[in-house]
Amino acid sequence: MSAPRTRHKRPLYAVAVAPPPEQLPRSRPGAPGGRRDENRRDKVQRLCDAALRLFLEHGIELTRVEDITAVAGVAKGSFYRYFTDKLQLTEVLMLPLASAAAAALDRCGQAVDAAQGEVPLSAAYAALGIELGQLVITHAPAIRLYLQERRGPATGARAPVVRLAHLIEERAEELSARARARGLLRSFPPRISSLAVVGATEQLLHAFLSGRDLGDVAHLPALVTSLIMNGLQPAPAA
Amino acid sequence: MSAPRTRHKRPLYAVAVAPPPEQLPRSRPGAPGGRRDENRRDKVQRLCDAALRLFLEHGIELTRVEDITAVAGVAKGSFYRYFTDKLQLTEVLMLPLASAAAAALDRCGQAVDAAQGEVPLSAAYAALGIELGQLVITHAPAIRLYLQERRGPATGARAPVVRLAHLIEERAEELSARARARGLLRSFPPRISSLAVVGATEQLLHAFLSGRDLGDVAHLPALVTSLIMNGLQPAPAA
Amino acid sequence: MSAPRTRHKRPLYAVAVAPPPEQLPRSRPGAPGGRRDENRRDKVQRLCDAALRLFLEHGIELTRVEDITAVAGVAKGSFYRYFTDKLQLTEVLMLPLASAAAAALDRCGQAVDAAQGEVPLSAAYAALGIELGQLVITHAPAIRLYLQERRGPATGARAPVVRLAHLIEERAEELSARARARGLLRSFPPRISSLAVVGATEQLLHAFLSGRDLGDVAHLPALVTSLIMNGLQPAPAA
Amino acid sequence: MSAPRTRHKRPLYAVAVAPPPEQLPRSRPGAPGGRRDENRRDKVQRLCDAALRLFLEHGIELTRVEDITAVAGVAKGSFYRYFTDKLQLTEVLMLPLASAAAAALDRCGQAVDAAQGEVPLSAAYAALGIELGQLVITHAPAIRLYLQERRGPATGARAPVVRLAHLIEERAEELSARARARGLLRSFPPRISSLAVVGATEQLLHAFLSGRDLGDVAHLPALVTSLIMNGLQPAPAA
DNA sequence: CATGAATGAGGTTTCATTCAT
DNA sequence: GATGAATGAAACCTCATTCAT
Repeated sequence: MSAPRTRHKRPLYAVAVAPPPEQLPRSRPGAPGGRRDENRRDKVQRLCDAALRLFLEHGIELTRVEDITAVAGVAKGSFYRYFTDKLQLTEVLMLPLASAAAAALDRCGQAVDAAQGEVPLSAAYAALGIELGQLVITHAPAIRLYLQERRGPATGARAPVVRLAHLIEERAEELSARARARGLLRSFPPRISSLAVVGATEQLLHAFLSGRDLGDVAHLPALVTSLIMNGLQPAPAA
Repeated sequence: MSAPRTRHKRPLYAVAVAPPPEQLPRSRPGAPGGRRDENRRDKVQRLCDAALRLFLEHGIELTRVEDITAVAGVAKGSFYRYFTDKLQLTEVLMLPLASAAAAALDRCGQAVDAAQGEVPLSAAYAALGIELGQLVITHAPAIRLYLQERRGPATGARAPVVRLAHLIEERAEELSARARARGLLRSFPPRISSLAVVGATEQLLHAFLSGRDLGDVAHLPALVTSLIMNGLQPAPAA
Repeated sequence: MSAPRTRHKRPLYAVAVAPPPEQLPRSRPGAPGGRRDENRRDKVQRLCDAALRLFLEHGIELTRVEDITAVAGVAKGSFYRYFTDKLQLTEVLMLPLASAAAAALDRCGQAVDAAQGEVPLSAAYAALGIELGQLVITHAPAIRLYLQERRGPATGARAPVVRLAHLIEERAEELSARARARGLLRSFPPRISSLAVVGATEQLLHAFLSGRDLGDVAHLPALVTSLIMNGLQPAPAA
Repeated sequence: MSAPRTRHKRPLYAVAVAPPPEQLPRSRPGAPGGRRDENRRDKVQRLCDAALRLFLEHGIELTRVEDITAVAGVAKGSFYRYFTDKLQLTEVLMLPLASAAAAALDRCGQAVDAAQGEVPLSAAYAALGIELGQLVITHAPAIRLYLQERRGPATGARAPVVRLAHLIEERAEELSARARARGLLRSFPPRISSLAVVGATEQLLHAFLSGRDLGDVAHLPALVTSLIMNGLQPAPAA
C-alpha cells in the first residue's frame, strides 16, 4: 500500500550518454576504519563477489538484483544502499582492473620511451607481460567479465566494460606506435599489430580462465611477450 | 540456483506434431513460389534484418520482441508465427554463418590432408583466408553479432552464438593439429596457436566491422594467412 | 493434442527450496503476531474474498488476476507474492472446505461404525446434516464456488474444486455402503443412493445459496437427513 | 499487413444482456437440399462435434476457436462463416436439447393436466422418464456439457447452458406444483421436491455419462420415476 | 540500518477476429 | 468459398525500485 514511482530498464533508443560521474551512494557515517566502515566494506565485497559470479554464469542482463543479493546473503533493499543500480555495480567491478591496467600500460610506456636499444625494450614488454600475468591471478573473475562483455554495444550495465576495452585498445595501439618509432614491429601499422596482439592475448586468456587446459600456464606470459616481439614464431632456433 | 518454471495456462490443441525438420516454420499453403510464399520470405527477412540491426545496436537481451517487429514493420504477434522466441530467431540468424564457416573449415581441412609439401599447405590456408574474407563481406552483420556475443555464457538467446564459437574453436584447433602433423607450426601446441590465430583474426575483424580505419583492408586476408604461417613477423625481409 | 510449454526466459536464482510444507507462502520476518504478519493475513484474506466474489460472478476462467487485485485493493504484482497463480489460489479457497467436509464425513463414518441399532445411526446422520448445515453458513461463498464448478473437467484453475467433488462422492458412497452393511438403505446399491442424496442435497444448496426462496430453511438439514434415511424408497409394497 | 480492428473477449463487468436473438451468420446460396447445403451441414456438424468434445475435455473457456477448427479439420477462418463466436456455437449446441426437453416437459404437463386418478398420472411421469432416457442416449455429449456448466454464472459462452438450466428448473417446479395440485407429493413444497428430484437425477446422469459403473443402467429411468413418485417421502408414519 | 513487502510499468505470449490469396 | 497469415488488445508474469516495519 506504499508505492515506488520511478521506472526502470530503459526505453531503447535512449541513454547514450555517460553515467553521472561517480555518484556513489552517499556519505557514510562512522570512522573510516571503524566498525561501521568495516561492515560496509564487507557487504560491498560480498555483493561484488556475488555479482561477478552471477554475471559470469548467466550474463549481466539476465542477472537480477535479487539474484545478487540472495547469493551475497543480504536483503534485496540493501543493494540500493551500496549501489544505485547494476550499471554502477559494474563500474565498481571494473574499476580496479581499469586502474591496474592503465598503470601497467603507463609504466610500460614510460619504460619504452626510456629504452635505448632492443634489450631494455624487450625488458619493458616482459615487465608488462609479468604485470598483466599477475593481474590475471589477482583479478581473474573481473578479467573474465571483461573478456566476456567487452565487444558488445555499450548499452545498459555493460557500458563500463566496453569503456575499458576502448581504453585498452587505445593504449595498446599507442604502445605499438611507440615501439615502432623505436624501430620494432616495422612490418605492420601499429593499429593492426596492436589489435592482433591484444586479440591473441585475450583469446588465450579467455580460454585459460574458462578452464581450458593450455599446458604449462607459466609459459603464457612469456608467450605473450614473444607474440608481441616475434609473432607466433618459435624462439629462433639456436 | 536455477529452475525453469512452466506456464500453467494450457496449450490444449497446440503443436502436437514433431518439431519441423527444417529450422523454419512448417509447411504452408500456396505454391512455393506464389504470393504467400513470397510474403513469408519477405517477412522473415525483414524480421531477421531488424533483429540483427537491433541486436548489434543494443545487445540481444535489451532488444525486445516488440522493437524487432516495429523496425520490421509487422505486428507484434506476427513475430511468433515465424519464431518461437528470441532464442530461435538467434539460431536462424547464426545458421548461414555456421554452415558457411563449417564448410570452409571442412574444405580447408581436406586440402591440408591432401597437401604434399609446404606450398599446397600454404595454398590451403590462403584459400581459407579468402573464403572467410568473402564471408565477412556477405554476412557482415551476422559476423558482428557473433563477435559481440561469442564469449558470453550460453544463456538465453545468446546460446546459438556461443555454440558457434565453440565449433569454430574446435575446428581451428583440429586444423592446427593437422598442420602440425604435417610439420608446420612446430613451436607451439596446436591449441595455443589456434587460439592465438583465432583471437587475432577476430579482433581485427571486430575492429574492421566496427568501422575502425585499418588501412588497406584488402591486405587483411593475407595478413591472416601470414599470421597462421608465420606469426606477426614481417614478411621475411628480402 | 496437448503439451505444456516452458517459459524460456530463465528464472535464475529463483526458488531452489522445496515447496513450502504448508500451502501458504514461506516463512517471513517479523513476529508471528506483529504488524507484518497482520498485513500479510489481511492481504491474503482480501485477495481470497475478492477472488471468491469474482469467481462467483464471472466464473474462474473469465476472472483475470488483475480483476482480483483491483477488487482486493492491492497491486497486480502483489498477487504473485501470495499465490503462484489462479490455480493455487483456488486450492487455498477450497482448502478449509475440503478439511471441514472430510472431518465431518470422518466423524459421521465413525459414528455409523459405532452405532448399535437404528436410533444412533439416525443420530449420526443427523449430526452430519447439522455439521454440513453449519458449513453452509460459515463457508457460503466457497460452497457456492464448489457447486458451480464441481462438474467441469479438472482443467486449469478449476482442478481443486473437481478434486474436492471426487472426494465427497467417494466418501458419501463409502458412508452409504457402511449404512447398508448395517441394514439400512437396502433398496439401492450404495453408489446409486449416495449419488442421489448428494445430487439432491447439492441442488437444494445451490438454489438456496443462489438466493432462491426455499421457505423455512431451518428444515433443510432435517430434509437432508430424511433423504438419507427414507428417500429413494421403493414404492411401498402392495 | 492487413488489419482486423475489433476487440474480443469481454471487458468484465459488462455484457449481462441477452445475445442478439438468433443472428445466425447470413443467408446461404444454393438450394436447401443441394450440394452447397449439404457441405454446409457437414461442416457445421463437424464443428459442433469437435466443439462438444473439446468443451467436455477442457471446459468452454479454455477451448480456443483454433482448437475446434483443428479437430474439425477445417480452416480457422471458416469457423466465422458458420458461427459468430463461441457463444453462438454454444447456443447451437444447446438448441436441440432445449427443444426436446421443453417438448417432453410440455407433453408431460399436458398429460398430468388431463390425468384422472393416480394411474394415468404415474403413466405421465413414466413417459417423461422414458423420453428423457432417450434424450440421454441421443444427445449424450450435449447433456454432459449441460451438466458440466449449468450451475456457473451466465457469463461468456456458458450463457445458453445456464439459460437452459433455468428453463428446466422452472418447468420442473411447475410440474411438481401441478402434481401436488392433483394430490401427489404432498409432503414437501413443489420447489423443494422438484429441486431434489432434478438434483438427484442430474447427479446420476452425470455419473453415468462420465463412465461410472452404475450397475444395470436400464433401471435408471425407472429409478427416476420412482424418485418422482415416491422419493422424498416422509418417514413412514408410525 | 536491515529487511523484504508493495508497487506497477513493461516484457512475453496468446488468440479472437479479419482479410488477402 | 476456403484458407491461414496478420493484427493488436489483453492476459500473464517479472523485477527494478521504494519504503514501511
